[in-house]
Amino acid sequence: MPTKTLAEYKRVRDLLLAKVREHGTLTAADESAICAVRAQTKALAPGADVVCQGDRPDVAVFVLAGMLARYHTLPSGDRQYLSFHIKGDLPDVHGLLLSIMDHSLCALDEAEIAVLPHEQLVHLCARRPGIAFAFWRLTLVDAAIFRQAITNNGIRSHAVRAAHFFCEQYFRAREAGLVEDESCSVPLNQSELGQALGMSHISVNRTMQRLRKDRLADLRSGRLTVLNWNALQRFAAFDPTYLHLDKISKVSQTRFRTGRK
Amino acid sequence: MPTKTLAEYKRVRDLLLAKVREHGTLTAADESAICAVRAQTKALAPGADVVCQGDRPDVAVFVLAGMLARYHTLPSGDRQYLSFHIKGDLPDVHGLLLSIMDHSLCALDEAEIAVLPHEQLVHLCARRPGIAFAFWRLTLVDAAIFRQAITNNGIRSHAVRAAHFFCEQYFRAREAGLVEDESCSVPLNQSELGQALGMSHISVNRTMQRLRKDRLADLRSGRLTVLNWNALQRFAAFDPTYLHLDKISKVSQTRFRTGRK
DNA sequence: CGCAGTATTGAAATTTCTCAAGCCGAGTGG
DNA sequence: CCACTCGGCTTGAGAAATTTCAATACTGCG
Repeated sequence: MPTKTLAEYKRVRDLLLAKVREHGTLTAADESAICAVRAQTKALAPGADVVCQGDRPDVAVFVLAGMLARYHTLPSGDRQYLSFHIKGDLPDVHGLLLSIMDHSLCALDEAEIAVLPHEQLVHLCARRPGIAFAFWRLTLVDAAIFRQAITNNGIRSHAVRAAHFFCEQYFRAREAGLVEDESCSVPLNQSELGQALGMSHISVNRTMQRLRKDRLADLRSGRLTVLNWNALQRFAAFDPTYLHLDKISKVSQTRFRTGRK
Repeated sequence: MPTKTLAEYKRVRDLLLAKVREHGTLTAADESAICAVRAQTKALAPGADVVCQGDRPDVAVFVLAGMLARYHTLPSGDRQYLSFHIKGDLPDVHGLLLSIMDHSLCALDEAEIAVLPHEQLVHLCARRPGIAFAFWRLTLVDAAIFRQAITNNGIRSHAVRAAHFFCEQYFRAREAGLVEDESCSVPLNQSELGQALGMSHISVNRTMQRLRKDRLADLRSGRLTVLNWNALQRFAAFDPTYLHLDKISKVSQTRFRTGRK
């Protein structure tokens, strides 16, 4: 096995381990079981679909670099973006248990993913409750983010809505270590931003101008710059509780014993 | 133990078993483990909160009768309804792994719930992967419903949005055996419907009039009547795939063996 | 330089909301 | 039996927000 591939393997393994650790308490055996997972890495071109609405995938995606997005396609062809995923995210573990995709997943920029066969993951979860809980939890955080999106697109005004969205993206990017110079990658143009936030691209444009003028945030050529984090967070009434970064939960305090009915 | 309580126990047990079976394939041992779960039943008054944003619950709720709703409360006091839950639903299993509630749960009408201690559920899931997968899947279907709500409130016009919402409620009620005479309970007034769909109560009113005039659906005093299911479904472009009623998935075809590392 | 995609602008058309008032049916008490 | 009240539904109209349309800049790149 060439060195390049070995380095690749270690990179994926370490990132995956780190992610699972974020969501649960693992035993040494759990960790080595995760290390045994074989994944293939894959480069994606901007706009490329990874899985589509209606597919029955047999692998899960693990984001290594770039940004992926989930979206719905309506019969009219219109698109609604649902969520955005960065390094360390597993945007479709749910495909593990739901056989048919109810939405699509695409790359927004040059992205890189690792592909984890469902078979291996199911096997892993079936015999290691600690790992199952961690993956499960990860999908629950996803769900919490969806809930927030409902509220965001539902009752918040355009400006607050965009601000809240930027808070979320920036906050998550920071957690993933992807913020540099108060800025992070958000590879969306104004039309796409509109398709995420349920507003026209004209409204997005005018909203962006306002956020820029008020020195809160700016989005230019796929890069989000936060001009004043405190002010932005206050303006958006952003409360990161829903991201559930406090991994402490009942489960992690419980001792598991596999092996007994 | 008085007969009444025994009948009560059986009722909860059977409903829970049925729900879990919907989401996975259980062994006899799994089933008897579920039967061993002890739950308390509880009556709820309309409007009563079950858990609130910020709480750290140690029980999960299982709906026996009536309707419960999840909602967000904004600093302004405004409310956004997120999802609605009927007989057989488990609207907060996610509290099992996420320690802090990012939303609230309330009863919309006279409701009845069973209260399942997290401790028992975690224990159950930790040693019975089949059960864990079933509960996990249930939260994934929830997430799919959230995604649909994002799209619904995001790009669909008011009339289509309401129609789609009614399709979902009616379809789920029918699955749960709660439809009678083409109608089911949806105990919301027009203001609350607006808080679910992200529109003002005036818009709701005008939209309802239109759906009524077009002989699609009607909502009066907490009861939704579908006047023409096919037409309503067509109008809303309702595709129930996202409810994932096809329980067949990779997992249910896999044989699990607990007990080996 | 010119192209393509993106951003910006202005103005009209439309939708949606807000406000204010009236209606209606169920339940209450005189 | 009827007046009264309450909550929810309905209506109209003006105000505000948002979208649509159309045209004009800007920018990076071949």
